[in-house]
Amino acid sequence: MADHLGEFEQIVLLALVRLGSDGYGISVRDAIAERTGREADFGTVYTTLTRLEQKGYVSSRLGEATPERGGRRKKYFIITASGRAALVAALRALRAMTRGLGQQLELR
Amino acid sequence: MADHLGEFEQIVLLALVRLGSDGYGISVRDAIAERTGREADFGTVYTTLTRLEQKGYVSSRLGEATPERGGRRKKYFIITASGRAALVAALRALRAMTRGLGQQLELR
DNA sequence: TGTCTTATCTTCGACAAAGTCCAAGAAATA
DNA sequence: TATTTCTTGGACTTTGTCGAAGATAAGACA
Repeated sequence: MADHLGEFEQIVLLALVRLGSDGYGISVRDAIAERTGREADFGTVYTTLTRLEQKGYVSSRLGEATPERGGRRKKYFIITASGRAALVAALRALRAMTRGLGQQLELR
Repeated sequence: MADHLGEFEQIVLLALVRLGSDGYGISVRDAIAERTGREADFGTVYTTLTRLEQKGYVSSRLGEATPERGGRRKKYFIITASGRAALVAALRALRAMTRGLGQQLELR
């Protein structure tokens, strides 16, 4: 068990934190596109979400009947406590490696 | 071609930036362990370094005869311009996703 | 000097986990 | 039934992991 989050897994988890109670396939994809410019395929997002759920890092529930025009019911995801812990650990590791390199990398 | 850096690839690249002209298999592994506590297997580090080189994100040169006790010659790696660009892009994406979530995630 | 030993460091191969796509399918409203 | 919205599945590529073997150089010493 590697126990490490992949690069995209981190991004998806961050999107969920940001979306709060409104995280589902499409909104996650859009949040990522909006913030990073990365236009992930829907399949990629769902696959990742499903795998995160299998690892216990997110949990899901089915939404109610659609409010607007029609379409299938949404599947909402939220990050779990252990998902949050794994995310923080990953971000901290990156941060530890980056510390002091700001100038050199011109991150801003 | 995905063109994205994996999670560990980012860490290895950051280690190289940090190590400057003294980056080789062992020093990379140690720098990561020291900063993040993650004790990667040597094989893992070399595999990653080799793949990064194939993608043109790092370049290597063989070191001179050993200065101290003996042993095989070191293979030094440095990050290339495109490696640096890819690294910065990855870090920026993460940063964009993280922005404003500091409190909530308690990153410090 | 020519081996043997020992300390360093790297390569290989095989497999597990994560990332990517595309096409199909389900479910709700009008 | 047509249309819109959202999710699933399967197939395949790329990354991550590990263990063990293989080079290579210096030191010891007969």
